[in-house]
Amino acid sequence: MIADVVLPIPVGKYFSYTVPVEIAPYVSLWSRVRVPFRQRDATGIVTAIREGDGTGLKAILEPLEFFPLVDPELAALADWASSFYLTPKGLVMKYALPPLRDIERYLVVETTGEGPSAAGSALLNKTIKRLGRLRLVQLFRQGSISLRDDITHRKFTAAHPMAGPSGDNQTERTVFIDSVGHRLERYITLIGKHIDDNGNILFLLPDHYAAGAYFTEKMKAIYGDRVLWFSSGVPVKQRMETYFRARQEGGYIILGNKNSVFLPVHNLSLIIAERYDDDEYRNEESFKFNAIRTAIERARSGGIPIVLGGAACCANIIWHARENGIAIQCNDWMAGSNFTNTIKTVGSRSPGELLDRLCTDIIETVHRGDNTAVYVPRKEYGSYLKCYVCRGPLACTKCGGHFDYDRDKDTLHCTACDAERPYMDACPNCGSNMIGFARIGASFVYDHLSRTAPGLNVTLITGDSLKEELPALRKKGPHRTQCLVGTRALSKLYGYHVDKLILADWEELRKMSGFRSEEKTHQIIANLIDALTPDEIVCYSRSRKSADLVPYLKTTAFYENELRKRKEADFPPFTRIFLVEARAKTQGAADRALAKVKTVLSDNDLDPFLFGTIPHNKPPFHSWKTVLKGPKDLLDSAFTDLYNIAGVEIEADSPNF
DNA sequence: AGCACGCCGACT
DNA sequence: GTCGGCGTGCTC
Repeated sequence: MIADVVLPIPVGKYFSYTVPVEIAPYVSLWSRVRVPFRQRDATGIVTAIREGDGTGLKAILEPLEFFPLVDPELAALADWASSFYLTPKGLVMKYALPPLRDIERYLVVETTGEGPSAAGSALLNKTIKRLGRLRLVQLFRQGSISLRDDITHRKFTAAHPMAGPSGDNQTERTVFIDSVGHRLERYITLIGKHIDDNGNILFLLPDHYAAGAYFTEKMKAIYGDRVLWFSSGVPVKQRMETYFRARQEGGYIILGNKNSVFLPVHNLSLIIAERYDDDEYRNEESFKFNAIRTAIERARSGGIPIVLGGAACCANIIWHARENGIAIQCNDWMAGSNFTNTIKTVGSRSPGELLDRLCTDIIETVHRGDNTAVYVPRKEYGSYLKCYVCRGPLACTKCGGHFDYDRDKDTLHCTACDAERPYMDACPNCGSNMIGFARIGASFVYDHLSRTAPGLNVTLITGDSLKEELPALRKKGPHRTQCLVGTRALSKLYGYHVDKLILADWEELRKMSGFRSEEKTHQIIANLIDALTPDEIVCYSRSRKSADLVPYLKTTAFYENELRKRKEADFPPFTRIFLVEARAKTQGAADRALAKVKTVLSDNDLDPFLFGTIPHNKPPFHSWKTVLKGPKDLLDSAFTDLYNIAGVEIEADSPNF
């Protein structure tokens, strides 16, 4: 007997091993096995079992599982994900399954038979050491021992995955675009319906600490200890409790972020995905997938109701929903809100003027006793310094590159040649002191405010500072007048009401590169408004003629327009984009890897789908990204060959290129 | 990925 | 004259 095994390595093929007769009964499809690989052992997953004598093959060393932990539903989802995201199955499985040692750490062995050893229980790991794993697996299969987990105290047996209580699945398959208050109401109604039938609800959230904390609090207030978390943000024991309960019990709300889309859930009767447009649902490490797209597939293949909730639209998902018979409910919540009538735009001639007007406004607002949040598209201090006499960026005297300002060292730093010189209030070329930042960043606004109005209670919110600031913001409560300055991380402050939302230089968002820049602009603005529920919005513009914010607030019209443009240009979702990256430590090696990629693409007649090749050199590596545009199965035939080139990785549906 | 084999620079 | 850098190839 031969078993085909996939390993957690970025290689597109499987490896075959012979299966010794004594372990054959315990090796099944999708079970984990220990195999010799090179000089060492590796954990692999059996993806096929077939007949044959297997001369020249190595043998499987031992079965690792008492029964396969992967049920057919999870297996099918992993298969789908592997081919949809062009990731080797071994890497998908490594991501989808909890490490065996996390599971076994909490298992105890119980003797059930009348055998020679007296009834009792012992930690699984110790018993494995004493008797050997194979022996235990044999005893388990013949019924002499059983396993129990030490957290829920339930028997650990092969779960019987079942579809949840069949409700009115069709009407509950919805993309629901509305404010957070309405989404919460909707979620609660749905959860109530399913939980009463002992169904489990999988509730996907973009993170654990912000959106996660908000919804945990809301859910716990109603359902108490029926609320579980499964994600990398919680301690192992808590995560494993969720794992053990989810696979056997019912009536739980299982909250988690992107990895929980692969969690085996007994009686799964509803999937909710909050802020389905959030970038955090995209995994960027090794297995590059989108948890929302994967959740849609899980719901589709299992006939499970799914509700995708958010404040903004996402063209890709909207289109997908239409194709799959998922309803879209968008009531244009922003267009009808109070603040729409109060949107005010203040133009300026320079970043300096913008900053002055902005600060004056903030100080007045805070003194009036109103909460304010200032959104700035960039987090850095300011992106480059400009001389208004030379009419261009401050130029490096050595190489002519752009100078930017290093806040910590108080120096000018050349972005091209790394030269540094002490900061002076003058242009190095013409000596004029008419210099300033060509763009402003959140830190710059924050520092400027702290300096000009020392008494003001200002907090800087960026992706880095959010986690630290959150507890303090919660504690202070809504009564303390505050001013927040921050980047898009501000949109994570669910339920933090501000009276005035200031958008500083928001038009900068529209200059983002990539075909999704308009959509991202809409999403950032919508999510800011969703979290901060402003009564009033003021836009500060860097130029005199400023763009109109309103089209970004009319959600339905926005996505219809966006879809129309995408179709005309033949861009996603009407086609797929694949990035084939060839990476190496030296330029020469990267070039050679690229040449191999091109050969494989050419051999598979993919040249007509080539969109271009772009260099992507981030310091320790040199890399080339080859972009292909085409149907969803475009790379199926080239997949294995591409992954057999060292340093090659494929990313499907990349939102930025 | 991770590890071994293989060919070009600074050391006792 | 060697040690060791990383580029290349291969893993049942």
